[in-house]
Amino acid sequence: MPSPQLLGEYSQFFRLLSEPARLQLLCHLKQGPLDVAALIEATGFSQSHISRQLGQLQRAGLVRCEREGTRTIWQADGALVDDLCDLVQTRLKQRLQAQLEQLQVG
Amino acid sequence: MPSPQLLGEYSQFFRLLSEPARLQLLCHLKQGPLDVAALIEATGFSQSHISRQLGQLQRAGLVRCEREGTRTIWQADGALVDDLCDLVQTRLKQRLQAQLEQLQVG
DNA sequence: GTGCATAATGCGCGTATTGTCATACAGGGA
DNA sequence: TCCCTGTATGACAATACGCGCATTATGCAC
Repeated sequence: MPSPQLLGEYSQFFRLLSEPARLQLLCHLKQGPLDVAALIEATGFSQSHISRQLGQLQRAGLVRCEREGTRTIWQADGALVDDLCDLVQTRLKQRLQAQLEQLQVG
Repeated sequence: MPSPQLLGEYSQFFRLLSEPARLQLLCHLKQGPLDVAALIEATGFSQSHISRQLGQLQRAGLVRCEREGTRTIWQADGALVDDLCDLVQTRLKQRLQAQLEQLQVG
């Protein structure tokens, strides 16, 4: 059994990934560094919303930024999210496969 | 870029794990099958709370149950959560390590 | 200094979620 | 049958969070 603190850390981490907007931002940044304007263009979210979500991701160390004049260039930091998503995708596939087989048997 | 639907699936999955109570239940069930009374004993949560959280985990296929008379025996279904937590733990360690080094350098 | 761009933050509203109380439901024994 | 135990669910208050609008801070050019 992990300690309560560790469980808390895990849950905070997973909560960050529980928001489609944040996942989407992460996926775009995975392709390469972008500034906020480009993220607005890519996602359609408001400027303030994007800024806040990036702030949360930054505090967790999932993205980092670098100022270039008035612009802020953001980029993903590490491949963890990809690994997590791969695991979940594998799981979803298994689950659907199982449901499919059950339908064919029943 | 994953499709919006896939992002939605991912985020739903991560949201399940973003609640310490649910993670805790999963960790207890990892040790072996338990009934609700045992989970109340182990966690101190209310009966209705536990029942709801288990329901959510069940719909996602993370736990399954089996009735034995009036009791319901629950057990974890698959090792996915362990893998996810391992990844996050590795990440947390790296992050703390990096912060530590930065303190020593600065 | 002013003015213009970009990004971050205060505030508020609406929605979603947690957690509890009370109730309903299912199964076994007298 | 009625009662008792164990579990699931409806209703509700409290809270957390997403999201946008308006404002403020920051940096560059003049």
